[in-house]
Order: sequence, then structure tokens, then C-alpha cells
Amino acid sequence: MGTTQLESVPEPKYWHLKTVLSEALDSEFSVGEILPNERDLAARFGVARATLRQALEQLELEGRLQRRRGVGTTVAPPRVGVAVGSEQDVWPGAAGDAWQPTDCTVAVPPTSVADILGTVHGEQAHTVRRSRVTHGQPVAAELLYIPASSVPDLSAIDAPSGAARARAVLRELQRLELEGQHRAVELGSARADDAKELDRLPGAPVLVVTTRFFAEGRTAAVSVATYRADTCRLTFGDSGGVEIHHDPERRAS
Amino acid sequence: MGTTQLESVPEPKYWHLKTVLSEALDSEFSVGEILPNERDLAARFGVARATLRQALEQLELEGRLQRRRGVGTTVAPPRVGVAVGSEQDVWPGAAGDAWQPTDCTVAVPPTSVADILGTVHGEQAHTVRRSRVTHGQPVAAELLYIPASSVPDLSAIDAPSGAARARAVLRELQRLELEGQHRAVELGSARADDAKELDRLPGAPVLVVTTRFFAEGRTAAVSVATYRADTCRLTFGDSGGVEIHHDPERRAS
DNA sequence: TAGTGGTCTAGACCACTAA
DNA sequence: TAGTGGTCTAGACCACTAC
Repeated sequence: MGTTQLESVPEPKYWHLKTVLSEALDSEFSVGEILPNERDLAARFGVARATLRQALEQLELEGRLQRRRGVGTTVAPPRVGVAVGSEQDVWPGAAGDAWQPTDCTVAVPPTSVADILGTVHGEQAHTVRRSRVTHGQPVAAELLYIPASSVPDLSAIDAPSGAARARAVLRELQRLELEGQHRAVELGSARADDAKELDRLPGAPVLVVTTRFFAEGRTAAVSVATYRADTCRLTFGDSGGVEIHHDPERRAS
Repeated sequence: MGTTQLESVPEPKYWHLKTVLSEALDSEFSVGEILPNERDLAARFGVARATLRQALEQLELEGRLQRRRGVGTTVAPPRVGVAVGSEQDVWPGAAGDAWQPTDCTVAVPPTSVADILGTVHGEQAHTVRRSRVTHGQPVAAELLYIPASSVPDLSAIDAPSGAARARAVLRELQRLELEGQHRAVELGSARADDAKELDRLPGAPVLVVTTRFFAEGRTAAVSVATYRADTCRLTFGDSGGVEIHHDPERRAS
């Protein structure tokens, strides 16, 4: 250092700010620590609060910070690895899966889901709500759409809704032989209901995992799961028998 | 309670705006069409430009819009499905893979990669740059880190750098027997170099896919690929022999 | 050069949390 | 109630693109 940098392409202030803050997080803060409030930070760096917020938003997107209204901004722990693709294909609700069924209703799936499901638009489907919790924190909310044709023998189930019915529907689904599954991951923003369940504000960035379950030569069910993008790292696939331990360390000093 | 509940939780303006715009996109615009400019749109909806921009940012994040400085805002086509997890494990550079090697240098990997690789911090590794193009558009940029121990017989290769050397290094890597691989997906923001290659601004949201390749009982290589989050839907896994055709349709009228 | 989106400012008020 | 982050405004200027 010593000489001033000439900035042939001037970097935006918020970008430079993000870099500075990121380095400060590495060297001067530890996980869980509370940062100064936004007005103070902005003053300290000599920028408007909106500019400072632009930098904080990026850092939050990258999982480095956690901001809570009325509380403050804290240094986030490293993202948790969440297993999504298991080695063998299994139906939702199979023994030992990470999901907790909370409700089951009959509803018309969104057209995008109906397209994948291959059902007629406007046709109802069993809709199971499930949530996933890791280390005491909610990480994902799921809607599972099951057309009536996939669970023909539902007359024996008396619970009209709720977790009990959800479990019963899943049990019924498992009578089919699962032939395969297919997943897609994309970026989205949390709808109001999912946001509430994930303890975030509406519009928060989420990773949307859409899973198609194949049985009897067709799509027997579709799951749309939204994971908190700030706290989650989705993990897939086999490890070839080699043990995996993601680095628990990130700090330097 | 007999009275109607009028906004017990008032919706933010930008959120409502986003909903209105989203519906307008479905019904009144077609893919590629140019929207009115931000100043006009803001005036039309009676909000400040910053508020309007907040709504547009969300829609862009969801892949509904595409904004280009100096040009305008256009309606984005549906996201392209990009296959990431193939059914069988293969080494990078195997026949028929979707990547184009562009360069190969020797560099010190970032500490986060070194941790996964199990190498000493500061130790150099062969670093192969590759890019992935779909439908004429760049969708991903990758850095592949290969420790020297994974490619012992590199003396016969004369090209000091460039695409030729990259191909040679990959060819050498394929002499090892691949025992498995493991992937993780998380949200990130594009570094300056990746952003340039992806034709986006720095900080643009990307899906970061980290792949560990296992051979000889250890991690033989690590790939960090960044996919454009606005245009890509990452697809994984087997389809159970059932043909997959994602809905090409989204518009109504 | 005209028009676009990108950055930045200096305020204001609101919703939420915890003491 | 005091303090936090979230929303919103009405400007200004800059960087880039295409004509």
C-alpha cells in the first residue's frame, strides 16, 4: 500500500464497502457478535445509510450477516449443509426423513405444478404441508402435491385434515413403487406464508427445490420445497464412501 | 370481530407493486418485450423511482425480468434447465460434457477450497478455467482446482498455459479412477471476473455449485461453478426412465 | 447525443423488539 | 419507551448503449 490507487474503473462505493466489511468480519468479529447500528456504521464510513444498506444486503445474501428488525445486525454462523438428494430414491414420509408433516388439505395446485403433474388445470390435489428443522432452526417449508389418482384408497382415513391426515396420506402414497425422481433448484423469493414459517420477511431469497416423483410410468407427486438461502447450503449425491467434513473454520485471527 | 380486517399488517408498497407488475407481465406482455422506463413506470404507479426499483429487483431475482443498463428492461424468457448432476459420476472433461476449457494456470486456491481439498494453505494447485454456454448464452463459469498430487505425470505437457494445457491437465486427471462425487449448492454473488464472463454486473446473484471429486480415497479435485441465478434452473438426478418436458408455457392470453 | 438503468444522498416515518 | 432495521421520498449525477 502506500500509493493511492488511481481507479481507472471506479468501483461503486457499496462494493468497496462490502469488501472492507467482509474483511473486518473475518478479522475483528466472531460469530454472533452484534455490529454497530446502520446509522453509526454509515457515519463511520462517510456514506448515506442507503449505500451502507446496499453493502449489508449483499453480505446477508452471502450468508455472512443476519439482520433482525428491532434487534440489530449480527455475524452469521457458517451455512448449514442440508442433505437434499439422498443416495437412494425414497418417498416423502419414509422412515427417518427430515421432514415434519403439519397439515393436509385438498386444494388446486398452481398452474406451474399442474403442468408438471400432468393434471388438468383447476383439478384439486391432496396438498401436504411439511416443515424441516435443523439445529433448532427452521430451514425449509414444503408443499407436496399428490393427485387423487396416486392415493386411491383414501376412504379408510377419517381425519379430515391436520398432521394426522398428512401422515395417513403419505403412508398411502408409499404403497406405490417409486421408479425414480428428478430435482431442480432455482432462486426464488419467499411467499408470505413460507416467509412466516421460515422466520423471515416476505421476499427473502430462497432456494426452491422442485422434486418430481415417478411411479407407474407417470409423475405421481410433486414437491415444492423452499429453503432459506441465507442459512442453507444444499448438498447432493454420494460421497463415494469417503467421509465428508466441511470446514467448520472460517475465521483467521 | 364483525368488522372486516383492513390490512392488520399493511403490505409494503413495493411488494404490492411487484404483484401488480407480475400479473401484468403474465397477461399483457410477451417474452422479450420492452417495458416502459423506470421513471415513467414510477410516475404511472405514483411511487418514487427507488420504490419501483425495489419491485423490479425482486422480479429480476425471480427470473421474470432482465435489465440492461443503457438499453432498458425486458420480459425474460422462462429459465433454462441446466443439467448438473448426471446419472453416473464422471470426471470433468469427459467426452460430451457441456464445458469449454479456456485456460489453465498454477495458483493458490482460496482457503475455503484448500480446506476441502485437504491441502496446506498457501500450496499451489492447477487451476482450470472453464465456461458453459447454453442456447448461445453464457450460463456458468467454473474454476477447477487440481492439486499436483492428482496429476503426477505432467512433465510431458509442454503448453505453459491456455486452453491446450487445460485439456491436457484434464486428460491426465482422467487416468485416476473416480470413486464418487459430492455436490453442494448455495447462493452467492458474482465476483468481478465471473460477472464479466457471465455478462452481468459484479454482485449479481449466482448459484454456486461446489463439487468434490473423490479418487484414491481422498479428494482429488474440487470444482467451484457459478451459475447465473436469474436465467438458470439447475436440474439433478435420474428421471426413472420417464421423459421430462418442463412446461414451455407461462403466458395466459 | 439522448435515453436507459446504476449509484448515491439526506432526509422522513413506520414496524418491531427488548428493557 | 428507546433503539433497531424496513420502507419511502425526491431529488442528483454517473456509466453505458444505440442512434
